[in-house]
Amino acid sequence: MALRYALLGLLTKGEATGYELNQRFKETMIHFWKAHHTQIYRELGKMEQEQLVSSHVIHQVEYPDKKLYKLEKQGQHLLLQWMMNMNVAQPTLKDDLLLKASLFHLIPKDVALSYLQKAKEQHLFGVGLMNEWRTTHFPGNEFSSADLGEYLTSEFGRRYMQHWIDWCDWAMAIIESEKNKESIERKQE
Amino acid sequence: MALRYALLGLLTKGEATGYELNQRFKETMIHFWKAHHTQIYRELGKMEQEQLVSSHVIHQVEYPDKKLYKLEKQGQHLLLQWMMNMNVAQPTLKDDLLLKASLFHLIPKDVALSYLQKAKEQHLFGVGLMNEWRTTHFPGNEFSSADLGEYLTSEFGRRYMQHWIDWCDWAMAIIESEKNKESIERKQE
DNA sequence: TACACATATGTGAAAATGCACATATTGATA
DNA sequence: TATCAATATGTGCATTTTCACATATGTGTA
Repeated sequence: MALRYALLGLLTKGEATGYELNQRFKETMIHFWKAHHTQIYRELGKMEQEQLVSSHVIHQVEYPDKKLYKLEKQGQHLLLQWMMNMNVAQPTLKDDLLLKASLFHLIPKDVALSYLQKAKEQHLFGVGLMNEWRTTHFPGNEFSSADLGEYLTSEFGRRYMQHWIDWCDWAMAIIESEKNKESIERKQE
Repeated sequence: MALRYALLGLLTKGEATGYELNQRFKETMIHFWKAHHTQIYRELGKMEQEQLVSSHVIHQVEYPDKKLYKLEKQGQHLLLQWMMNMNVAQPTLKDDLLLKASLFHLIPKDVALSYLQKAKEQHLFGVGLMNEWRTTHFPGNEFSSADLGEYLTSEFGRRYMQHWIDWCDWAMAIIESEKNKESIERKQE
């Protein structure tokens, strides 16, 4: 249900095609929302029927035609109503790696460690990308008033990844120390 | 698809009813997985058909009968296979509050601040609960080897909530300073 | 006395989501 | 020379997830 608010929200920054909206999703909303491109196209179609957005086709010679979507008054109204309604839906999260981590007692410690190492590297890479992104988009931590939200949530993403990295380090240290305990016990036998 | 691994994983700790599994979900997996109780019952039914788990009914006089589920060899095998397969699915996340936060430029700053204040309070409360839970389950940070996973992921949850609190503080400070800038601008006009 | 809550397990239907596939062209890489 | 990625928009189907509802009883609360 809230996917439409995400799309309407992106459209407040200007007209865009489904393809561009998908890209912006991946760029700026990846830390709190995921949507498959087929879902985005479908939702845009529905919203056009409900007259929340409108579109017109732009013919392209070298590439396929594209459909530029524009936020309509009704959509703007609906979005603002949602923003001003203080009800906040419960977040939903499914994290495969954390699920596996919760079951690390079932597998060899070295396998657990390699899961964590890999996760740490991915998040290290992510932090790097994010820092780059932020220095190009908000040089000197300056942002225009229309970018307030993006500024806040991109910092959330950066911190979230850093939190992951720190936790991976902590968890790997715990597992290493458990490994040591085991080898001491073996020696004493 | 991975819901079944979560359930199989919980069942490695002993037999349980669907009701209990739902409770354990809320207690220990809330920070990385959510499942509606109807989904849990349905998945258990499917897994029983596939002989991954088995059940027997326990008659109760004062309460409705309950069905105790037990992990079967095939289920154990499937779970371990999944644990040892290093493929990790992309996490999915939908966070209403962060979506709203990304659109804070659309609403008055005081409304934005009250969203953040509320979120901060909720996470403060959550950290408190988590600290209690951890001191009862892992007094002196001691844990049995079968609880390694739970020990690691509950710490993830604790840190995650702390990360939220810190971010809320940071974001509120940013918005306050933007408010001040505005009022200075108004005075200069 | 009425209502909510905990206990306990589900069904039917709708909505949301993901997967495989389809189309068409250019430019880059192996 | 062949394959892959980027551009651009979708359909059909299956799976996943949620929502409203149904059942039944004891206990605590307003």
